Amino acid sequence: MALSLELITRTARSLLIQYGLQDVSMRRLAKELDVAPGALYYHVPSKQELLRTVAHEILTPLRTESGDALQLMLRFRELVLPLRDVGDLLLLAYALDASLPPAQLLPERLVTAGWPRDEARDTTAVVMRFALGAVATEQNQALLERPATATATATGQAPDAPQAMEAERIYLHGLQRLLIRPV
Amino acid sequence: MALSLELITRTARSLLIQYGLQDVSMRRLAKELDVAPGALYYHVPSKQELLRTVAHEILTPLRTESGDALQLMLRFRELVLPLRDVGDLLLLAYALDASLPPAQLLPERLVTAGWPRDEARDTTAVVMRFALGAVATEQNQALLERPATATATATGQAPDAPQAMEAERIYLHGLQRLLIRPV
DNA sequence: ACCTGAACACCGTTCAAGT
DNA sequence: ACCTGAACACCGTTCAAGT
Repeated sequence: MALSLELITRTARSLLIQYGLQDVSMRRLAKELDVAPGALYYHVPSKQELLRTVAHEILTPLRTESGDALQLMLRFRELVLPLRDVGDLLLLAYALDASLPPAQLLPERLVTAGWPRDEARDTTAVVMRFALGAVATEQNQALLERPATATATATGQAPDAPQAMEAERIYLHGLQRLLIRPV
Repeated sequence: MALSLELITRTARSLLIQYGLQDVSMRRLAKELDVAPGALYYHVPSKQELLRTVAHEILTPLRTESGDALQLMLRFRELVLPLRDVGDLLLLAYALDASLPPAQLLPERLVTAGWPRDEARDTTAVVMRFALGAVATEQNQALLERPATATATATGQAPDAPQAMEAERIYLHGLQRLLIRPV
């Protein structure tokens, strides 16, 4: 009872953060909310639409980010990386609408930095594709290396330094190459 | 009867080409082969492993490609794009091993073109992430725009020109930016 | 208006038992 | 060695019927 769109998306989001995308099912969500699975469909048209909404919400903090294009994209990675296996979801959400938060803001930042409008638009598309591919790759690798660590990272601090650092270096390298203003 | 690893992967691949990744399930595969679902697991350890093998096979034609890095990556897109919604699969296959056919060959091509070894290695990682992100985005968009066209494209020729051309332009643009040798 | 119960048409994987 | 039958533990979605 007391079900609502807002409650559903909030619960979906917390499931996503705690257990990863693979554990976000409509039935699991319904169980969490103590409700029959069908009840969700009174408030939400489909799972895909629900996840698109959640993806949007997760990325909204970027809208208040004030740095330049590079800083924006670094913040994007930081925001998304902790959400295990959410990369595929973002790929889908971006395909659904290309104005997903970082993409929405990039062109103006580039124009501010002196880019021509057309170049800024194309570069945004390129950078987004790279960033989504990079994050998805990185998350998939993390998921496949330590397969079922389940819940808490009880390993204290500084857990998976080597690959994460390598991945960060590659990410930064790609961004720098793409965000250098062409002559 | 007469089941084998080779027959299974071949059938999986033909299902993938005909109906897309969403229609490749172990049960569907078993039905196609006139066999109980469990029988597949005598030859294959898991669905994930099966799909990784299929992804590898699809990309092996690239190994005999003789062009430079840019031509190699253009061929990659051509090869993969007709297989609807296979982008996510490739992202996973690449995460499982980073020597997936185009990645395997890129470093030497770059070195041949005068790149330093270290730069070539990093650039390969960057280009792969971009290409995988780009293809996945493009396929997701195609899948979401005309949702259930099902089987044959009965629309004759020259079907979806506008977005496909835009996507190709962005892909090329990104590659050119990444494959220019830095000073 | 909002929700339940029950169904429909599926999944991946395991495993005793058969041949 | 290779496969079947049957089960386990799930899916997303729909929809009559209840309140």
